[in-house]
Amino acid sequence: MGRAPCCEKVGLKRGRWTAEEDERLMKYIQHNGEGSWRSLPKNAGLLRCGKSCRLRWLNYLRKDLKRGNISADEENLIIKLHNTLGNRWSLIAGHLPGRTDNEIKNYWNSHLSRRIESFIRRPSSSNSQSLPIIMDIAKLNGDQKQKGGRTSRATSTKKKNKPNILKSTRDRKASAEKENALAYMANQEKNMVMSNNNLVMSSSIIPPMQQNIEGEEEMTSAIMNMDPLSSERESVVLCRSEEDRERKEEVILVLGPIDEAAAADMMIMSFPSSNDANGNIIFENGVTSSNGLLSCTDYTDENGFMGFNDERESGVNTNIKTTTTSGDDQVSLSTCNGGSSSSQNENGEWYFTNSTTITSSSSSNNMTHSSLEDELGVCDWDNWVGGILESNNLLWEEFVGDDMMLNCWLGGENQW
DNA sequence: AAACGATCCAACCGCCTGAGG
DNA sequence: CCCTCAGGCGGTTGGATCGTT
Repeated sequence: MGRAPCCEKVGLKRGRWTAEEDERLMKYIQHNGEGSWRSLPKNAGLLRCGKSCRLRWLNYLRKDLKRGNISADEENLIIKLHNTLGNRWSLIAGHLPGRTDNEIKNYWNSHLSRRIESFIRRPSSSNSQSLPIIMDIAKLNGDQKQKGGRTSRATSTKKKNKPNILKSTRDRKASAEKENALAYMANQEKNMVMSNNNLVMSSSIIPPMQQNIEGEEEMTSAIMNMDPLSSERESVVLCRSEEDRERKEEVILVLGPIDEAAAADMMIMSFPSSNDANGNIIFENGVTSSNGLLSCTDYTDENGFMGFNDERESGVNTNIKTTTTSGDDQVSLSTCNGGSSSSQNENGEWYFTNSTTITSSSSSNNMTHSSLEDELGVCDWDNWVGGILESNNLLWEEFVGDDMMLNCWLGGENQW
């Protein structure tokens, strides 16, 4: 039997709060303070559930709430924090004075998740094919004429061809059929060269265009350039879970078009892929660059083991080349050299540190970073950050600098 | 102007945790 | 140790909004 409800709900009002209710609640809390939510409605003369009163106060009536749109700085911070903390909205909100967890959650779901997920997408199918694929990502992502419907407030004055991913269950269902059709079209047109984004994909394991009608985050586009220096290696594998790891032969890091905001970013990913005979973790790495095009490779070699015991001082060395292009023209060639090593603190927690150098042929903006970590494993946003491995659960390593990001994570338990 | 339908946000819901008896 | 309760959290959704046709 479930818990009793927090209050007797019969006869209680629901839905939007009126100005009069707001005033009653505010006056009551001003005189009596917060807390005792269960008894508050009765004492304040409100026909509301205590929980509802609490929510209304915390999310709307509090004096210290910040009004207005999320600023660019706040947005950047949300993205960075989400990378580190995941969907722990209250924790994220704690870093943004005046913003509520609900507000941030909504903002993430309606604005940011799409931007982020348009950057990294993965296919649903295990089938592979070796045909080069050239396709029009812009078309896939809704560059066609919109058939009615409201344009996002946030994006109405910005780019409109964002993919519909990570929506609510309801919204996903509503658009699954449409996206499925688009994916089918893409499959039919895979050998066409389209304008705008002339994305040339060549890989031995480009997956077919398939769409899951259930509307999970699915691939509607794919791009993969194998690093010619790593032709014998597997393609980049995005391991978000044990399941992905098991499927790594088929899971490819898929990168879609990137909007203006994301175009400033370069993302480097490093993640554990498998164990060697000694149980050491083999890391794989990938680089995604921006401007709509990128190339990726993974790298593991005899040094690419992350040890947890005596191997702690070994590390991961990466040499990743990424080509960034804009439109038809190649504009830069970057080389990323990275290293990673681990250590243990007195509590037995594992710390990981990283260093990476990005060298770009297109500018003198060569950057070198080395890792830093605070006691919480939370980012110093201007530097590399080491994450903490706890109980074989989750590791996040993250760097967000001027234009780079590195994420490193382990999946669920019992992987190692 | 009306209809459509995508989008968004306030509010709700269920679950979890910790405190206290 | 068990139960109840309050508070808190993250996921979900109802319905208002508003751009497009």
